[in-house]
Amino acid sequence: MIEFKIIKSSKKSKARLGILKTENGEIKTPSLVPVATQAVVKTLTSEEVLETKTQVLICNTFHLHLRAVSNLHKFMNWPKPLMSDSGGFQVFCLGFGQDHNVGKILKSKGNKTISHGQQPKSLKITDRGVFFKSPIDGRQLFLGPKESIRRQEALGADIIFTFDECTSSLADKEYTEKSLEKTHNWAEQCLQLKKTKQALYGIVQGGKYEDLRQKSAKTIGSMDFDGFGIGGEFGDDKRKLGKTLAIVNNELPYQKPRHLLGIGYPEDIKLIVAQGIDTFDCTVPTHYARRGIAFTPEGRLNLNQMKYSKDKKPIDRDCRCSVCKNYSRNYITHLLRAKEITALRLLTFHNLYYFNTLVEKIREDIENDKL
RNA sequence: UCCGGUGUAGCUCAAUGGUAGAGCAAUUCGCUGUUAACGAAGAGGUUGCAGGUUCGAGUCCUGCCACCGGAG
Repeated sequence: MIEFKIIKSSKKSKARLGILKTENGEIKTPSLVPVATQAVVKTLTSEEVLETKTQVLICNTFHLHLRAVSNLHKFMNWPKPLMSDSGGFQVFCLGFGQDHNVGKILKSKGNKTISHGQQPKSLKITDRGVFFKSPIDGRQLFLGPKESIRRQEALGADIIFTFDECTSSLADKEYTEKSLEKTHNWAEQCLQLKKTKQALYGIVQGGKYEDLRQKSAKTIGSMDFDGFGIGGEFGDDKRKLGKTLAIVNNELPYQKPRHLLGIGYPEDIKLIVAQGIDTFDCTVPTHYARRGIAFTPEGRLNLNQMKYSKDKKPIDRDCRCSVCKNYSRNYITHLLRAKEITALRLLTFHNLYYFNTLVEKIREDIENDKL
């Protein structure tokens, strides 16, 4: 059960300022949703995550399915709102994504394409669902709309998602179109199957094809979901992302919350908010932290680099997080070079705080008619 | 002083007398609903020094130097 209130709609853009109420508290939107795939923000405790201004986390049904986890809030000691992703992204990243060694956003041109009828090497996609091979023990494991919803009900997140197929950026139009029919069909089934009061978001797909995006948004948008996820790839440049979101959001019911799945870098956030996105999850702050990258107003700092080993400044002079207050760049560089895991903890903490502060400023910008 | 051993990339070590390699480190790059404290690439050499044997020497021979161990 959620309630979404739009407090203010921008006159300068399609941005909205809102409050998303759940049984576990409110989310001021727009909001970042940090990723806690395995019921943990990697390297941090839930108490530490609370200190990063994080309002809500997203866990993953596929990974937690493997571990037979349930009752997430209690399990991970997270008192605030939670989302759970359906496992649909794993259909891509453990399938064609792995086969072709590509992310969901295509960087290089001239690759092979995926056409209708093709199957990934290590999983099988059928009309009923997907056969996976467990990365833990190789055991075969099936996830379809029913299995995903049942698992997500057991996990008990406040907001859950329909089981979808996130298509590869290499998928051709026919493949994407057929996949979309399946995703729509699964969405309908998820809606029928859900028995709990959890909010269910339907996921819009369609890849880089604008007509398919519009069709998907119309279809999913007309179903009785509590909110909407927008998934898949959006082409390889930011203008395309903005345009796709414009097309999709134009079709979705205005009053319901919209979640953009798996975007973005700091430079993406203003753009997606200006297109009317209310929440968005992204691994970037936490993932890059574990690669030694700190985000700052000047851009990304690669603290692995020797040049920071004598730099006594904090990561970001203007950041008020406890890492920037107490530690210097050269300390973190030292920890990274010494392979001390605390480096990853400090960077994860800072990056989350930094991203959340960035989004907080964006909310203020909407409030003050600057965005 | 004598005897023995070892000297090859920054480090640890490979290389039947036939184009000197690997791992780690260092450097640079990549990462957008996390199989990810990951992955990729380039760079790095007068093989301790000086001679000799040989078509050809990291490898065999001689001398020297350095380090390690043992004896005194």
